[in-house]
Amino acid sequence: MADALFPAPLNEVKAELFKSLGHPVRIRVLELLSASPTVSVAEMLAATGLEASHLSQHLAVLRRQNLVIADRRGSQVFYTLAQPAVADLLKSARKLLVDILQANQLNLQQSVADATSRGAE
Amino acid sequence: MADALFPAPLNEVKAELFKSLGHPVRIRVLELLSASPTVSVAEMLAATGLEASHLSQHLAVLRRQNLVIADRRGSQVFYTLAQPAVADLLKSARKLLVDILQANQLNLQQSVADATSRGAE
DNA sequence: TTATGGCTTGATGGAAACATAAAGTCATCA
DNA sequence: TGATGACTTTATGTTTCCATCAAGCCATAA
Repeated sequence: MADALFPAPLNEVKAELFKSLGHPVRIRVLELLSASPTVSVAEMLAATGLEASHLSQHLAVLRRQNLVIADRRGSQVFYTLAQPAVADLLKSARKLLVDILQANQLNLQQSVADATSRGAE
Repeated sequence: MADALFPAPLNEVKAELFKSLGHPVRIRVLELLSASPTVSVAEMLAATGLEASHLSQHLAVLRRQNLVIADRRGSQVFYTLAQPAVADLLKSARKLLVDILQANQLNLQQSVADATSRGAE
């Protein structure tokens, strides 16, 4: 498709990728798919408690970005991650969040220590 | 259950992180900071050609998310990545994009091959 | 003190994303 | 065949994001 043949500047492609990950429902779906390789829409509905059309909208976003693959078997639809690297990216994000949280806690402790050592304000 | 491993609140935090990366200008800034540890606003303006206020808005987003740190020295402001893991995340995203592009090209080739082998339509 | 340079913040109209509901598709069952 | 179940797509009002411009710091120079 034209998307693949005429890619936008790399920064925009990358931004689009991140944008497509910028919603809690879509993160949840990708986490489910990271935990078990194939998940049906019915299972996702059960796991998330969402309304079908709502979930489906978000699945469409992930499909358009080629992050997941849909496979219809009979009347059910099964999803898988299009690439293992999707799970790696989520893992990378998780690590970053941990690092940020730790740094913030250290900063907080440091601020308290500083304030204490020169008399609280 | 996946619930225990990936609690819902964390998904929202993660989504916020990705959302903050979902803009070409912010990606560009983070890549500049990945390439050289400290970059002044003046240098970013030169590198991007943006209007000062526009860049500043995006820097504010990155600061709020604790992805970058601002350090004022005299009248200039210097930025650094708040965590090395930010650069790792970008690298991870780059790899994913490459994988996706390669998969799409393979699919395209396969489609062409299939069509050819049964007579083009 | 006023002025200037370097950035940030606030305000605003327009574009994109979101949640919900209605309608549509496709496969299976009666 | 018609009906039902499992999803997806379309349509909608609402919220959020974005680019632009005006105004507001803060530090240095005059």
